[in-house]
Amino acid sequence: MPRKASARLDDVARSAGVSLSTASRAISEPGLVHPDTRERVQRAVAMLGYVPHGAARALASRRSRTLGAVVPTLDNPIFASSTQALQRTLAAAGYTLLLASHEYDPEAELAVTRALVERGVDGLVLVGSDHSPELARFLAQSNVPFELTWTLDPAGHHHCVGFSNRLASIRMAQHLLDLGHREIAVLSGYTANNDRARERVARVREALAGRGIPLPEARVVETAFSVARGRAALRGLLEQDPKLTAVICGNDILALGALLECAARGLAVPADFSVAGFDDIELAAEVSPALTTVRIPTARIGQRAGERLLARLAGKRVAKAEEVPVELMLRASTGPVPAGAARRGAKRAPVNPVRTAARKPRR
Amino acid sequence: MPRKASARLDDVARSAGVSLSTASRAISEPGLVHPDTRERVQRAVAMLGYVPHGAARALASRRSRTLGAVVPTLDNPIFASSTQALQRTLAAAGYTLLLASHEYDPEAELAVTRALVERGVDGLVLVGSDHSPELARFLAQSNVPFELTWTLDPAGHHHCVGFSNRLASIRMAQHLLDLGHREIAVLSGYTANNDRARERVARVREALAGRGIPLPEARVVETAFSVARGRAALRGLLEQDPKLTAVICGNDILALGALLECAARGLAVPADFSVAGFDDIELAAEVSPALTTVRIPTARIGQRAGERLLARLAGKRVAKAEEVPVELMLRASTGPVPAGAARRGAKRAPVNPVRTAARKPRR
DNA sequence: TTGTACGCGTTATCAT
DNA sequence: ATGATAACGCGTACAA
Repeated sequence: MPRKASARLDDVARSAGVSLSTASRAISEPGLVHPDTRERVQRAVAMLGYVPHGAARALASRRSRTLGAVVPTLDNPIFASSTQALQRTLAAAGYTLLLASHEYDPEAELAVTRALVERGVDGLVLVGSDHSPELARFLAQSNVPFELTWTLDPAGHHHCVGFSNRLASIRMAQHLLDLGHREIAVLSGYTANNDRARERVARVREALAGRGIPLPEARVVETAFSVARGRAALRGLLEQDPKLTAVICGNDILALGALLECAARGLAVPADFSVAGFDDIELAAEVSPALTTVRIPTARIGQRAGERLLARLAGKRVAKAEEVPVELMLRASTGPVPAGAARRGAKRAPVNPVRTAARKPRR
Repeated sequence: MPRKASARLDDVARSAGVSLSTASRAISEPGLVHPDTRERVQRAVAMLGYVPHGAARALASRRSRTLGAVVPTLDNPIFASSTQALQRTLAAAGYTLLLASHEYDPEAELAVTRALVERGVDGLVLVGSDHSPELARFLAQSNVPFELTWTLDPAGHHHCVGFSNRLASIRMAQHLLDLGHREIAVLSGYTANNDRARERVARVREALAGRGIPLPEARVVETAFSVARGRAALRGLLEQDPKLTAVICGNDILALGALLECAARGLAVPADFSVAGFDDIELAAEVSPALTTVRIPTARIGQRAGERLLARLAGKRVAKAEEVPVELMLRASTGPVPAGAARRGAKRAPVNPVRTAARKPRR
């Protein structure tokens, strides 16, 4: 259904008694026209209810003042949050956000990305560094500037903004190890087509290995993002492996599930069992003060991606990779080593809390 | 930064040895060209990596195959969920979503809506029926078809898709009253510029009044959407009003906070105290089986809004208002009336459970 | 500071 | 079934 025949720029020009180009300038480059003229044009705009025609504008100027974002899904709060921040950043700069999601389907990702490029986005925000070769090729040839988010792009090929899973994992691992934990499991989201989830597991394993603690596959469980699934997953782990004394969760929804399973088993956290996790939306942390989390600045990632893209469009230079800081949040006081799920004999824990600038003093 | 000089339609035409118009048709109306010709064009498209220029297309065809959505924020999971469903629906139909949020600021809402209309959206999805007169005027004159979501538009002026707060409230109230509760409070999100929150409170009050139970202002607390705030709010209510035996929460984040406060006070739910709520994302319900909720089909709302808009654009008729069904979820078994926060003497509850198709048999 | 005139890449109309 | 050509509404050299 075509838009109603509404006022066009030449209507404005006529009504203001100026030429088309003057009217155009008065709107897009007000500084270049005489104040009186500008005012007459503005009055005409208001009178006629003139709304610029974006397509015509884009066609003539070869830019759409539109940026595209391709996310896996908004149903994951971390993407909702970063997308919200991105949208806010763009709106403040007079840009509009074109949004697409692909629900972790690489083919869909290519299709929706192509759709955004067809719509003439001036730039693109993508998630992760895991993309199909076809998509990579398409991006390369279409020549649209883009930012990868939620990754630091291990290959170092592209502009990106993310945080260090390595650092976060090391901090969590160090904390748990310092508390005396040796039997540690991992609860992860599905890792297929999801480099973020994969990275988290890999880095946690690395961090543990760095301290001589192996993380066998049997102690890593992948599950869907939901409280109930998280809970069920920990239940399975504990049944198969009663020696466990701690679990590291890929995100806070799963961590919440883990907490519930502990509660159901009468395991006090962290006295009997420790739960740590990547904290995306501060939900699990709000529920339990006994949780150790690495807080991820979700909004910051979206905001910076937008700002960086806008800067690049304006011809400014930006660092190719940008790391946003994470915070280790220790809410539990350190105490004796937990007995673990089996409630067996404990060793004493070294009193050696993790030190970090972000640490909340709470003793 | 203008897009790189890439292949245009006349490149394709030349490469395929046909005219511009044939190339155009081969792409947008394949049925109208000879199969051989069509194939030659398609080959040329693939060879050159041709991507149609949306702006030019929109300019010439007067439609952008783009729909706009204006939401308060994606940080509220209900809007993330409905937006996700909307996006999925549109993508399947070859449409793209332009997204804007305004964070409950009416001026921002007008500005971003205007931006979307400038970008030439073929239709618009808005949230609620609470909009500034300026926005109403703008919508009327701009002549873009739109759907209001999360409301049934009490005034009946506009196309809308939502659910009945009245029905949901009556069900919750009836359930609590049948359990014997008489001292009931309400936990709500902020109601300023938010007709949905306001409606929920009003309808709950109405439903209670319908059974002779008043809901004084002092028993309604408005707070920000967060677990911690919900918890603090219930704490405040209980301290000021120890006779309370139940609370109805505007959404499940607040309900989760309420559950935590109950736990902290040693109040068993629902034995000592009942918590009911509007359940948007099934979070609180996942955490506690003791919760009574009215489950709202968030995704359905976004999906239907998209489908309705697409249908209207295709010239089909749709009902002006569409009500999506809610489900009353009873997870708690009925038992003796709770003693309330003050743990004072209880009366017997009538054994008269709410009947509803959606009821989960669990006795 | 303002106006003229051309072009942006496609669709749609009208012939053929 | 295909081709020529006129819009579509605006930005922007370039000229004045």
